[in-house]
Amino acid sequence: MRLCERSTIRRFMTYNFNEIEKKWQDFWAKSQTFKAKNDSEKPKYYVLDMFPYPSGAGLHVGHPLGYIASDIYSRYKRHKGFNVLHPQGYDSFGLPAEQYAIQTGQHPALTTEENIKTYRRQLDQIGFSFDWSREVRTSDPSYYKWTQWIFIQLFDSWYNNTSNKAESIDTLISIFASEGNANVDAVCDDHIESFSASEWAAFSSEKKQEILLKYRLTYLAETEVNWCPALGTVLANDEIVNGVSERGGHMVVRKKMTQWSMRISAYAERLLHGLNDIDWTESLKESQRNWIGKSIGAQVEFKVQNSEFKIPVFTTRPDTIFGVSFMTLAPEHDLVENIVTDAQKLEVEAYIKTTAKRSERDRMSDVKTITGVFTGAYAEHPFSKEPIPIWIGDYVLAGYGTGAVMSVPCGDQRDYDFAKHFNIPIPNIFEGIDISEEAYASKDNVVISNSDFLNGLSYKEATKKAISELEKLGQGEGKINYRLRDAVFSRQRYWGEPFPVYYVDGLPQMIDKQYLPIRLPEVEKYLPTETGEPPLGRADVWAWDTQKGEVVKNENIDNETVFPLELNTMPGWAGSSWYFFRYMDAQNDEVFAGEEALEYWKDVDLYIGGSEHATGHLLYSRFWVKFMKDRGFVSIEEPFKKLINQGMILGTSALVYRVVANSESEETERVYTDFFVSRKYSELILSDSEVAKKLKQRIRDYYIIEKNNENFSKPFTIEISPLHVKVDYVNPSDELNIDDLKNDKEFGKDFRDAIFIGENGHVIEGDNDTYKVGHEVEKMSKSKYNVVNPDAICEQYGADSLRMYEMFLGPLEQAKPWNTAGISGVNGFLKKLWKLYMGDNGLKVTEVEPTAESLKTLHKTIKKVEEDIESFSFNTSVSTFMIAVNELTAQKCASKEILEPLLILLSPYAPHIAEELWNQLGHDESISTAPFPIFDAKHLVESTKKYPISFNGKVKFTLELPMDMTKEDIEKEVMTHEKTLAQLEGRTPKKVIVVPGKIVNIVG
RNA sequence: GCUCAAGUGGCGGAAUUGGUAGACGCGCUGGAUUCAAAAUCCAGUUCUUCGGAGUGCGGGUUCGAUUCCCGCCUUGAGUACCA
Repeated sequence: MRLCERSTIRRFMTYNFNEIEKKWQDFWAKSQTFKAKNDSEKPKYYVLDMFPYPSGAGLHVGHPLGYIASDIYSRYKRHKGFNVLHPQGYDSFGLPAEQYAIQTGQHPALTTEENIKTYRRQLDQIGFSFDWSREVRTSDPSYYKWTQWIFIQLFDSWYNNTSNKAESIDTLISIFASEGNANVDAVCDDHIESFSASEWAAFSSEKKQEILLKYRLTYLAETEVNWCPALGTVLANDEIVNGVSERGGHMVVRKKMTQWSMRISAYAERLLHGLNDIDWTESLKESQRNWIGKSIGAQVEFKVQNSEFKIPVFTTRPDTIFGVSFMTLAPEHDLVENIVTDAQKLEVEAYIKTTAKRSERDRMSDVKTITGVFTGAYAEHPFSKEPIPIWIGDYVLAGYGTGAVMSVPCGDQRDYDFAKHFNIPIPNIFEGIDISEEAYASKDNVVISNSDFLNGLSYKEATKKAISELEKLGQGEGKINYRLRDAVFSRQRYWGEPFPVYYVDGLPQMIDKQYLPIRLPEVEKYLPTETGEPPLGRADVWAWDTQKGEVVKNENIDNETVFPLELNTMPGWAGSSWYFFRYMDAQNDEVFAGEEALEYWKDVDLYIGGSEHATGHLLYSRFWVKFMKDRGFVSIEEPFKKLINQGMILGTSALVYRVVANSESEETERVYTDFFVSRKYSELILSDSEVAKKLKQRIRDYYIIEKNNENFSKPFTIEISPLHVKVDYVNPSDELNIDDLKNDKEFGKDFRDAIFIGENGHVIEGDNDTYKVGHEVEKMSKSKYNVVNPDAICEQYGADSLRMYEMFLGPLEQAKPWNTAGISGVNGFLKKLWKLYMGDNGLKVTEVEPTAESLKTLHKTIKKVEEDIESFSFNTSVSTFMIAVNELTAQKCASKEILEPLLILLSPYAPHIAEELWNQLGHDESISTAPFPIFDAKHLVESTKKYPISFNGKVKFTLELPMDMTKEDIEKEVMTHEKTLAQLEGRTPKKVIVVPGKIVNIVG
């Protein structure tokens, strides 16, 4: 079957990329070339991109970098005979659409839809081989139906430490019914009362629900959250950067609120352990390890003297227990008010007040200031029974460990500084170590002394011994602590997944699966209500009718059969934590993905995306997948086998140099003049040069004579103020298009009176001189005016050039600057390639036998390109192609045997031109599944080698010798050569190193 | 502070079981073609006092180091009173 009309040759005599690319994009769409089947004889391969949030600004050239890399890999795998799943979709719930809705009143669904259209058009024009039939959108009810379903499953589960997995809540209920909770080892809230089977049976239904909530994997609890007043919502820990919100940089405060939380802490150990089995970069794994923050140590209980109170502390150094000279509690610690003595009460209260006033941010940024106060109370050392003063200090965090520390000043720098500051003794328990200047925090070379039964032991031995002795006393045990906290899952926003939850007597109830999805209600405004409820509080139709099984008007709420619905929505990471499963079976209406599809595709073989998701999305996804495995919904433990972070593409900003006049009179005045100097002068005029003097005179003349501005008659100095201008107005030679700049809608008026002084020092009028801009490499962003739009690049150079150039810029994982000027290189390469196949009279390729030289070129290209793709070194492949085309052109190669396989090699990188030439060569079907050429080493065999002959390691000349020459013969040949004799000038070399096939080195 | 990356021409970068540093491309210079421009083609392009020197700096191992080892410096990213 002929799938595509062969092009009329005449039209394509020259490389017309716009026409070619449009043609093949249409062809791929029409023939569904990249549609993946869920059953196939071929082995599966799943390549995934982190799906984008469709923002209103559209794509810039930095966004598709990862998509191009994954597309090359996908196309390569198809050539290699794999059934490839390469889908794309949109993470379409999120703050920007909602903020826009708040400002304009436009429904976020509408703006999201529009933005997606732009994204789709931009993605299509780059020629990606996505299977769009599997597209997902997290904001689509048919998708979030299953996000809600997973939430219900989490609610219906608890974590059993004994079986080390999540189980249905029913198993917990039956344990309670048969034996109470005494023997249950679960990950749950602290301080759960213990009860027997008969007590459980006697509990009211409400009481049972309250207890179960403390065990569920998603639970409702009053927690201290990060509240962001400006955004009107809570934020997760990973959404806060340097104490302010990641989005917008707004202030964040601590606040107690009733919120849904995810018991991710149950999975801390498995999340940590699983990192060993996946192929991610070490730095990414390291971030996750730090975030999970496992510390091994002991929990130790200190009795408070003259009271029944006990202070539990967590320490990683139980071996230093005899070095304790004081204890420190966090100011927020519950015990503080109970133990403080009357004498110290006022001072302690005052201190707590001042620390509470300090925001989280102040406390974080101000690490140097040591503050604290003595409580007046003493604890008792578990072994020596000596009294230990109890202090409070804000260097101890309420949220970590137990909120209290046993302070060992000789072994911890913070304790040391605190002790020095308050004149607390610093006992030394390390043999032969000087602690007069600072604490000795290392665990190496430790010999414990002054420590009773621990004397003479190393860190390891002492730790073991101390724990076992504490256990004997009943005052401690070995313990592992994690930094990872449970994740808050409620957001006070509109544009997110609604919870499938209604409330009976204040207790949450799940809506039955058959009624999902629970769709977002309509609201008048997207702001919180006047009473501070989330935006869903504005909905009129937001109540659950348990009889009808539908959402009804709020006025029907009777708390008998109709109940209020949850007003919070889910956070951004809800939908992205499982989307990779949905792609496997995107249309399924019965389950989140069918069993067969899940079994076939299993996991993501290659995942490419940005490193900013290191501790958010990538951790939550792993958590959900482990949970889903525990409950038998999926069979995999880790979702992403191999992961690569693409580096950021930086923008090259364009700068113009405005001249600033500083008056030299007493009241220094800064005047931004209308003069702009070209790049060359931006540095020259800073010195007290002739140029500067001339320019000063010119400015003086202009303002005094033409503008009648007498201020410039006073003496002044000049300096330069760089100013960003849009890179669109700069050509590849850095020349500024002044007319376009002056006509710019946004800031053209700022330049209306501008006087530009060109590279040759002339005031620019017409084309008498050119103005060159300066550069700065920085993040690509709208505010820096350095955003390069891929639409313009595709228009001017074509998608194939864009794809190849993005790869050519440098290693995938490194950050690198974009410079549009460089694209002419790959564009020129594609033109040259085209000419290799097409001449003035049409197709040049013939059945002629290839030369040995051409075969060598082809096969070394096959080898290199294959190695490069396998190791994700796409940048070096592009050079390899350039070299191959340069060589084949020089060889005047026209042989189909060479040029046909070359197209397959190139097709993952430049699919449009490859398809077109493939078609011209007489193929009726797409190149996309043509088998990858097979490398044959026999074409690379050489008979001679040009030996570099070096003297003391420096190469002086080369000598061509047969490959099969022996070491002895090579030495003889080299040593008698006239150039060797000339180099030696009669000296006798000490030594001659001959490495056959590599090098000869003469020493002496 | 800690952790992880990375430092090579004017620029992006290439080369590591240790073996001709600067591939490929941009830019630049000169030339051809053209009425001219664009496009295309050809030649050159690390520095140099023409001896040499040279991969952030200082040492070391080696016949030989961008590559391995030790000690520094710089830049970037992440993280941070985590007991």
